[in-house]
Amino acid sequence: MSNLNNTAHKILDVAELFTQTQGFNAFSYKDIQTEVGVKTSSIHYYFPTKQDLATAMAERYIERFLIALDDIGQKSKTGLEKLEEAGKKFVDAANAQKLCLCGMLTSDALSLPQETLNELRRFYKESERWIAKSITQAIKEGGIRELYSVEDAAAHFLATLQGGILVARVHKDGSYMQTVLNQALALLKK
Amino acid sequence: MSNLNNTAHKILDVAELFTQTQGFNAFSYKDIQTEVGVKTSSIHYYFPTKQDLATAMAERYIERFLIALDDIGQKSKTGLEKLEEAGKKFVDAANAQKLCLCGMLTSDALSLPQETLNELRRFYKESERWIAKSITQAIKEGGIRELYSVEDAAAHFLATLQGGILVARVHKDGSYMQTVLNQALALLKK
DNA sequence: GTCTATAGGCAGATAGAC
DNA sequence: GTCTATCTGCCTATAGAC
Repeated sequence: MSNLNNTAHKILDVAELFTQTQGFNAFSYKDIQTEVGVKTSSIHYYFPTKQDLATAMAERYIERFLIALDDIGQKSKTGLEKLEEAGKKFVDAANAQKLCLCGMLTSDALSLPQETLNELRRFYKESERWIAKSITQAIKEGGIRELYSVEDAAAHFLATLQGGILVARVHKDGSYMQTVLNQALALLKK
Repeated sequence: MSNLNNTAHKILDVAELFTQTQGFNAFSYKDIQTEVGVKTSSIHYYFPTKQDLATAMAERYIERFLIALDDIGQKSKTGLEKLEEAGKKFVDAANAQKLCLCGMLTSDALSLPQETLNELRRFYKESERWIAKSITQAIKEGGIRELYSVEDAAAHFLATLQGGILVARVHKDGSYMQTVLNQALALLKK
């Protein structure tokens, strides 16, 4: 994403927020124009079609997301703490009334080109890989009980985060996402 | 929903399928016209605004969903079997490339009127209540281990189903939703 | 790179005949 | 209840001046 200039990044910032809060089909180039202060034709200059915009958004988001996971991997000590930290990202997003960008794009999958779908698959694959690694570490440390399949547990954990952040939007309980995360971790613990 | 005639039901059938597969903002009255064979103006006769359509869709879906849960409650024997049966509904939907209607509408929450949001809250509340009841039964039967909070476990279980069915759309593994369900049940078991 | 201007089509919605 | 006809506005996208 280093090949994008300031304006392009601003456009992506706004498009990302719109997508996470409203959905990919619920905002227009004109909505971006209003927020960024640049005309729709200029937006088309950077992202010729809305599908191009989707792919660029996903690419940048995933890049940043994986860096954030890397940071957690280096700073946190135990495997369990790593999972807690990653989960916290989803709690923060839920508190901001946002969905995971990739989760939201997944719900709009039929509007997206193959390129974007490939990015989404990459997101899930890499995220599950990171979670599985953290679970494995936690098992060795004795924080998490022995599991039949670490890969399945990782897939399950990610699904729970995506579902939790989704449901949190309309749930009455304001701490719903935190509750779901705590429960997910509790079930894994010894 | 007994106050709706045949045409209204056909419209809701199509709108429901579009919503579950594409999202609420990804189809138009004209798309419904094409499928049902009735003009858009007639659709407006039954559902004056698209928001009215959303509420009617949600109401009918929830009504049927709760009846399905009731059926499971009467037919299945153990609490664990009830959870398996309910989960199976989500596996079937995932195999049909569909999301839960309420899950999809939740992702489009900002496009919806308060009425529809109230319906979504009802859906989650009633579903969690049913799940909690089944978990409680399963604990008594010895199929599920003692839990700190059955309500939290129920919220977590539902979030997992919603997340699983969402991610399943783009996941490479075709049996992904079944894997997530199995894992959710495995973590609850003794 | 950003703008004005505009194309061409589709969106949700309504009026009024039958 | 269903239709034809139509409104108004917004949508994505492009051409071409600066």
